[in-house]
Amino acid sequence: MKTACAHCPLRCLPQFQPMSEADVEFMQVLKRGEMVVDPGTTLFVEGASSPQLYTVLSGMGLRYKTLEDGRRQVVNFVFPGDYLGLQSAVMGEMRHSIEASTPMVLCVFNRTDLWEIFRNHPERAFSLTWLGSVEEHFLSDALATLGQREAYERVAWALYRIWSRLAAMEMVRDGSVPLPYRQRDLADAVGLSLVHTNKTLAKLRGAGIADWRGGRLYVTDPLALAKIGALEPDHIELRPLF
Amino acid sequence: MKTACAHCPLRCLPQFQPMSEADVEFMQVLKRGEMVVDPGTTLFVEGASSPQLYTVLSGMGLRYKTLEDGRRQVVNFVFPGDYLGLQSAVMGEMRHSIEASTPMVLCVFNRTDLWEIFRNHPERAFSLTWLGSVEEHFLSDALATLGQREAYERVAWALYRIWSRLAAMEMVRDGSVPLPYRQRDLADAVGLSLVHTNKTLAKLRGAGIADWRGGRLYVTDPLALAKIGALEPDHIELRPLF
DNA sequence: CGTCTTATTGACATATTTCAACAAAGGTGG
DNA sequence: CCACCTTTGTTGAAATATGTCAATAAGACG
Repeated sequence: MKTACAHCPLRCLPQFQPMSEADVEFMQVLKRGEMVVDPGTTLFVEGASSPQLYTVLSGMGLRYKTLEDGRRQVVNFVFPGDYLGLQSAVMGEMRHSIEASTPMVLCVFNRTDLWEIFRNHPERAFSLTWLGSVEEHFLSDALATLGQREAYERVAWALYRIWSRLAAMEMVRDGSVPLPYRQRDLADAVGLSLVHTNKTLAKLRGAGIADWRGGRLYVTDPLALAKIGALEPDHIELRPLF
Repeated sequence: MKTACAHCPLRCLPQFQPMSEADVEFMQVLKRGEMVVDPGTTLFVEGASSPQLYTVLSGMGLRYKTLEDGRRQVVNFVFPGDYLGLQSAVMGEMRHSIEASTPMVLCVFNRTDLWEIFRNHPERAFSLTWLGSVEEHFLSDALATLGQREAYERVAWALYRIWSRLAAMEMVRDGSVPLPYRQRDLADAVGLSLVHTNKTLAKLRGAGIADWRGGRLYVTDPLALAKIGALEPDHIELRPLF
């Protein structure tokens, strides 16, 4: 095991709730190991159950659903600190797939320990429920964006969410954050065709607001981006890491 | 208090997980009362916190988000057996509003009892997390529908979800279920204009598949509807009532 | 250097929206 | 019970945002 929970690089970030020493120790006990995967690896398959849960230590990925005819909906982007597989642990199977877009390092937990958590660590259990609620909130936000807003707003919304999420992780360098996805991924996330997504990105670039190229997202005018894209003011909510 | 949990008309439905006598009793203890509301009543407001949680005994409603400029996304339809306000209880505030479309009867619970549940009734706490996961699953399904599918499929999807949900509640009479909403509500749910929603409904009616009029939804060809609308096979998942 | 994937751009096709007018249903007061 | 008014549903025509097709450019990679 490479990273001890006590030295977890994520926990100290302002985005995450502080944890007591006892909590850290408990987490350490539950952590079964660390897993490193290559880009393209599928971590969860829609419809399948998994004996493991993961927390993302580093790297990025995608959650998505596939339709019978091959169309794909990207449900969310996966970033460090995300908790993967809770749905499977609670409901018995995943309702979407998760795949790595970059090399990823994951902390591994056992699904069967979930019961132990609910039985003996109610505060941790509450945190997990919280994480579920956060995801639920995100999804309803996404739904409102796809359902009610036009292309320009949708793309701005997605870029802004990504930007502020990664900014909270202190990943901004020289006005840009890493964004190692393809335009196809963004298109499938906002429900637009690839071509139209590309043209909309060009429009944002032309307006001097945001520029995504070379695997990095440069946001030159964050306020303008927020104005166009934000559905609701950015709650920088303290989220539980676990 | 009118309805004792022991005689709850919902609990016996095949859709819900069986509960032990002890569980029923515990639920009864937590139930603070019953609330009856008129159509149009707003039960939760986006952004606000609420000291109460509800379970729907009867009646129907809507969950929705409002955008700055008045556009509205209907996030889900609310049916008997639904649990309302969990988000508020867990995250501190609701991220969408909920309003009654018909007269409704609600079982009232106290938000503060949530802690008690997590501390002393881990199985109930697990159930709540489950409910959150079910909602999350529904939302990602909705997202995929709005993001990837065209009008005809979207409307069929929505009608089919409603149909099978109400069918599980044993609310089918003469091939129809009550559907006391306006076309505007459906339009805002599937992300289409009112006019286009209307024309799409006419198309389904013309095809002899489904007919929504007079506050009732007649599904003449459920298999065809499922084929057009269903994203995934219908898991008639046993859900916890509480 | 070739080959594969990904990004970019223009022209055209079309699903969906918007506008507008009318019809039907439901509620209210006389 | 009728006349009136408001809300909700229905339909056609025109406007437009977005999708599709197709060709080229630009990177990535062995």
